[in-house]
Amino acid sequence: MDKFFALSEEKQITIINAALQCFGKFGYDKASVNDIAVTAHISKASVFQYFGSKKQLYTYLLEYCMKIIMPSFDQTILDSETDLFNRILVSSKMKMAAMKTHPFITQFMASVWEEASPEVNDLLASLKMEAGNFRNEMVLREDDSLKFKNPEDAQPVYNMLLVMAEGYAARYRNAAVFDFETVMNEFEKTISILKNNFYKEEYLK
Amino acid sequence: MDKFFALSEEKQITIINAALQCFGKFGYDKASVNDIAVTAHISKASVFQYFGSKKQLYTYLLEYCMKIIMPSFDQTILDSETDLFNRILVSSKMKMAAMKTHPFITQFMASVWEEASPEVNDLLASLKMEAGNFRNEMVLREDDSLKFKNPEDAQPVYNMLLVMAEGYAARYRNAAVFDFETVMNEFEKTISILKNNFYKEEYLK
DNA sequence: GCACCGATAACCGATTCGGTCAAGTGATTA
DNA sequence: TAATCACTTGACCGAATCGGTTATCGGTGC
Repeated sequence: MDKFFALSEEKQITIINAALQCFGKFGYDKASVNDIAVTAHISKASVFQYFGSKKQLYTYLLEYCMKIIMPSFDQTILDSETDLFNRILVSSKMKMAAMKTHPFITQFMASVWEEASPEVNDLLASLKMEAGNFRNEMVLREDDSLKFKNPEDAQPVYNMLLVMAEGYAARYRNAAVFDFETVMNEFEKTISILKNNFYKEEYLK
Repeated sequence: MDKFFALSEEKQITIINAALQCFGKFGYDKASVNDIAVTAHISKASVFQYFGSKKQLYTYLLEYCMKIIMPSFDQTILDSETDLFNRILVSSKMKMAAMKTHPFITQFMASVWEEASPEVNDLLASLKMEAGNFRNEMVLREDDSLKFKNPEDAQPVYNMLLVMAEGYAARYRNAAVFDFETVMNEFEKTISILKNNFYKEEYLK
């Protein structure tokens, strides 16, 4: 592994992204070391030189992603947002920012979730345990619904936004180019439209 | 191929679904004939017995899906719906109904779109041509926006629903079980909530 | 008992798999 | 310039798997 860290940061990232991309697209078994080497524009031998084995590479990628993802969700900022729509917006912005700087992590982590290869079961078993906690990154709070004209609309609207988030993610998962600014602006506009139509007058502006 | 059609319909469907599933998950190159045989609980030799070659099987699946999908979108019913939300609902119901009876076609056709294997380029080149027409299955019409309190909200709300549709599709694409009724009910409720909050009073009820 | 038939175990050559190793390259040192 | 060093990789390994073929096996009808 020290061989790998001796590389320039640019080359490291190229290789990491290639690996994330291949594992993300094909899964552990079907992604070959050769696929990764070709995508990264290096030789297959180098991959083994840097990481020792396919499994060690996969293990490193898991750690790498965790190290990137976990701090990018700033729970304290999230908690301090008192308004539901702002909270969703801030959460989305954090997620988008992470996707922008690390474009292949999203599809890789999604594939990890469906990974069924027995060769990496030991790695994923413990990891999937911890995941339960992470789901509750954001919740609908009691007093959120009070701002709605029909308080019972709060939950459905919240669910709607979650589904939309998945829709955006799916739409741009495999896109070659991805204009984050435009998407974020569109989402921001959508949020404000919802707010205007669902909130009581007194909570607008 | 006549060997295949001599099978019981049940067995035919099992094999077709296994093949759709594997090609859908892995793509043409990475899906092996053995994968398909194991999934279908038959021997690899039988697959060749029935379809001749891997490519012929893929070709048959393409034709099969086309024959299923095309008639299931009843454009005339869609055109006769004058209300935007009803049109979306009807369209979604048609899509859901197709997914219910042919659960693996969705992910297979999605994978066909991203298929890059040179071995089937000739098949897909012509097919991707025809696709342009099919996109325009439903549009926002001029007079739809007039029912909105703020007519300029119509386009964003429409876009929102399209994103949501993708979100639902992504969420249940790889799900083992999928309760269509529940999802459809949830979506129907969401639609009605949006209608209630965005339409002018006179268009409600 | 024998002919027929659908299914598959065993097999084919070719390719690809994860992984190794030694030769090649270019910069550093002396 | 000669020797050394760190790094990259083409060529290679045995094993597995690839798409595809064939010979055998267990029914079934006669």
